[in-house]
Formats: sequence, C-alpha cells, structure tokens
Amino acid sequence: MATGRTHRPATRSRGIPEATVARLPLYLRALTALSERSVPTVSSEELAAAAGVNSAKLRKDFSYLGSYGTRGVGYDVEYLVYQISRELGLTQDWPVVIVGIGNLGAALAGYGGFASRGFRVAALIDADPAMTGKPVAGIPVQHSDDLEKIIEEDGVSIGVIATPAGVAQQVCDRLVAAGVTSILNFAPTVLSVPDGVDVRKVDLSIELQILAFHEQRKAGEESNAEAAAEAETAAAVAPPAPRGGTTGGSRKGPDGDVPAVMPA
Amino acid sequence: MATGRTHRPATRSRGIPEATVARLPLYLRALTALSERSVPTVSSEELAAAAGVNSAKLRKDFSYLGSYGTRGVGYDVEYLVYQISRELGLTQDWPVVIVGIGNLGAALAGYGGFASRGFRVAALIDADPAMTGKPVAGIPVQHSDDLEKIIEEDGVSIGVIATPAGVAQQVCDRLVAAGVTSILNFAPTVLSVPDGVDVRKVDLSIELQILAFHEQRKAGEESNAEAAAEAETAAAVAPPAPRGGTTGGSRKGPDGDVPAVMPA
DNA sequence: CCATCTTTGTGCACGCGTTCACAAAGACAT
DNA sequence: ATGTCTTTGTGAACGCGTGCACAAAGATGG
Repeated sequence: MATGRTHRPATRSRGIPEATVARLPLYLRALTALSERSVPTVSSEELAAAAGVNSAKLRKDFSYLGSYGTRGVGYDVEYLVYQISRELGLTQDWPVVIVGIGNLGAALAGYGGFASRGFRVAALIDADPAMTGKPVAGIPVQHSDDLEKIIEEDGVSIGVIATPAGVAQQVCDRLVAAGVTSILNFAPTVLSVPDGVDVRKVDLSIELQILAFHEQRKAGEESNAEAAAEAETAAAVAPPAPRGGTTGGSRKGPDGDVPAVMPA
Repeated sequence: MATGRTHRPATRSRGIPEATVARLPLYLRALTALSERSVPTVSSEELAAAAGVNSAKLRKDFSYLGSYGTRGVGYDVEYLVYQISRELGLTQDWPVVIVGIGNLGAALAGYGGFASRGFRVAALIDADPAMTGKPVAGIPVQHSDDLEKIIEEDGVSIGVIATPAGVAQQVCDRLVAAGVTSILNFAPTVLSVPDGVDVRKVDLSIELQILAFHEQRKAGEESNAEAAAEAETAAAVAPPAPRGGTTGGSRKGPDGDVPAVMPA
C-alpha cells in the first residue's frame, strides 16, 4: 500500500476511528461482490475472510457504525452496502479534478473505478498548451490558467495532483485557494496545507523501498553471520566517513526527486 | 497515501519498527535533496520539517539505526544517506517485473524514480498477444507465457501487478511459484499469498473514499442539526429494509471491481 | 581548561488499535 | 414455550507508536 495520510490530527472524526474508516472501503468492495452474486446475508467470519481482516476487528469496526447485524444470522448484504456507502459519503456525487496529465494522470483519467463510487472526473488540467483541448479518456484537457474557474464553477472539493514534484506545491496552493479541501497527491513531495485541508499521499517509490527492506532481510537470514560483521566493516571502510568528508562531496546526483513525468 | 501492508506479521524486523521503516524513504528523499544542494549537515529539527514529521519521532527513528548524529551539530548528510540506503537495501540492484501493461502499467514502466533507487525494470509482461514485442517506455513487452522463464533467468524477486482485478490472483500465484517474494499490488483485490511473501497494496479508489468521508464530515459540520436526524430517517425510509428485502435484489451492478484496464 | 550553548538520544507516559474471550441476543426446532 | 445453537457486540488486556521533556554529549569561545 502507499503511504498514509498527512497533516491529519488523528481526531477520531465522530466516534469512528481513522483505522476503521480506512477499512470501510475494503468491506464495501467485498460486500458489493457478494451483492452481485445475490448473496442475501453474510457472517462476520465470511466477510472478514473476503476482506482479508480479522473477524473480531470487522465486528468492532461495524459496531462504530451501529448495530446492523442479526445475531445468529449475520449481516444483511444490501443493507450494509447502503449503510457503509452513506457513511463514506458515496451516496452523493463528488466532482474531482486531475492536475497533471502525463502518463499517470492519463491513466487515472481512464480509471473505471471512479463513476461507480460516486466520483466524477469533472476536469483534466495540464500546464502544457500543446495538451489543451486534446481529449484524454474522452475528456478534453483544459489549460491550468483556467484552474480556479473550473473549480469554482463545478464546485470541486477533491483534487488529484499528478504533476512533477517541482510544481506540486504551487498546484496545491492554487487548488486550496480555489476551494479544494481534499487532495490526493501522487507527486513525491511533502505538501504543506492549511488546517482543514486533507492530504493523502500515494508514493510508488516508497512502497518499493519498503518491499526492498523486507526483501533484503529475507535474503540476509540465509547467508547470515557475515551480516552483522559486514555491517560494521562496511560502515567503516567503503562509505563516506561519519564526520570527515570534503565538505560538499555531492553524490553522483540521481533523480533527486525532481524527475519528470510520473511521480508516485 | 494508499493503503498499507497485507499479511505482514508486524514482527519488528530486527529491532526496527515497521512504522520507522515506512518513514525511512521519506527521510532519504529529503536527505538526497540536501545532498544535491551540498548541505553538509542537518539538524533533526530541519530534517524533520523537510520530511513533514515530528523531530522527536525522527530522532527516535534514527536511534534504531544507531547513533549517527553528533550532539550540538546534527547529522552528516552524506553519511546518513548511505546508512539509510544500506538499511533499506538500496545499495544493491533490484530487478522488477511489471505485469499488466495497460494505462497504469505503461505509466509505471515510464516512471523515472526506479533506476535512481536501485530498482531496474527487468521486464514488462502482458497477456495480450497484440502487445508482445511492442516497446513501452523503451522496453519491449513480453508475453505472459514466458513469465516463469523471465523471473527465473533474471532472478527477479519483486513483482508489480497492474492487471485487471479478475486475473490478479492468478498472476500473483504464478509470480510466487516462480520465485517472487515481494509484490506491489495495484489491482483492487485482496491477494492471498503463502507465508514469507510480502504484499503491499496501492488502491486509488480506497484513498478517494477516505477523502470523501472526511469531506462529507467537513460539509456536515456547517449544515448541522439535520445531519443526526436525517441519518435515522434515511435509514428507515429510502434504503433497503434492514431485514426484509426481496431476497436477491441485486443492485444495479456498478463496476463491481471486475472492471477493466486500470485498478488502483 | 572551563563555561556555555546547541543538539542528540532516550526514559516515560499516554492514547490508539488490535485481539481475546464471553455474555447477550436472536433464530430455529421441537 | 422452551431449549439449543449460532453469531453478534463489546469489556478488558495488551502492545505498538507518538510525543514530551530532560540528561548526556560534544562543539565552541574565552
């Protein structure tokens, strides 16, 4: 999974813990699948298995929403789908703008999972004049000069940032100034926003690095012994000295997080 | 941020807590930026600000790696970059395969943040024969029939799944059987894997739903009063009855998570 | 060499999230 | 109606993660 939320005060939003909110979409997905197979009811055990969580956790999660189950039977699938949808705010329409129509932005624009969940791509925005008017996934790209106008006219409150890292903060500022209060950030940057604005971040590079960490650990368990010793040796020989160093050695500058096209 | 890990026993991997591991890439990014500006040392306060975290948390995180700071001065940027890179396993080469070259898979293939972090796209794999041989981001797509051969020959241990949800589990099984032990899953499905295999999930739809929840809450705080009352009323009038229901009413089947092209 | 000042490293307390285990609630059969 | 059986809902214990606050460590200046 990508990384979590940012600047979230962790104030459980109305009795419902953040951790529970994050799992509700998971349950909803499993329930929707059951609903399509016309399964009338489901037990916490079955649903938990389908969602990949512990059944006790699932029951506790649902208990925050209310007592929607029937003891000895389970949960009514249709009813629960409705309740969770309502709790998540999916019974209403959420216009969304995507800023930065590179490879990733285009992929997001074409994503089918939007409409079904109450999300509607209100506009695609890019700074490149060559893109303006060009249809992507059936929606014409608009120029970023019109960003404020688009947001205000459509009443957009959710923005997706898929720009290069360098301009992400500026885009963010403009979005917020225009009235957006929730942002999904795909650029590899820490966005700073005023209170009251939610930011969630998706970062592919970070996910891969976390996997690499565990992968390394797995590999290291077999060819052990040297691991501990080599850790010390390596630190004392190969790498830049802990303190010394020719002041500004500047490594061979990799991408430096100012790369192009697609962040994540 | 996208959603978190799956099937992770939460056993702190060698004294280093999971939460800390998840933040190391963040620190690394900030440090790399400093390194490129030839900044020699940085204090926990400054670095914490750049990474968007609390300075005490940062110091505690670093304390799990060892005592790499100098009191009264701060941390040596180059040295810390090296230490974190080594800890994350980024000093070695990680060949990665991407399975499912749709919009998203193509965007991932073109992502610049791979090489710089020790990740190398070893192969792009797709089940569509029409894609075979076609270059995407400069790399020719290979047919999924050769999946096992590719993984074994290149010694790939990390796989990225960007297929439709319907085939994700099959692809996952084949990857694991061929020797992959870490998977980054973009398909909206709960993957089941044997012990010893790590799965991380990125799910755009879930992130948006979480944002929608908070957005709804924010909107509800202004036009209050009715909120509580309407919640009850709505539950009793509009929605499917809590128990009753014509057995298998089957909602108007949305995308049902078996949609096409791009999951996440 | 001593005093002062900065910044790290960490002991401690607190709160959230997870899990266990069980009592209460209801369905269902007799 | 009564008993049995299934499954929910939750009280309580535990563990992890976070943040405070401070002592120890080292740099720096006189």
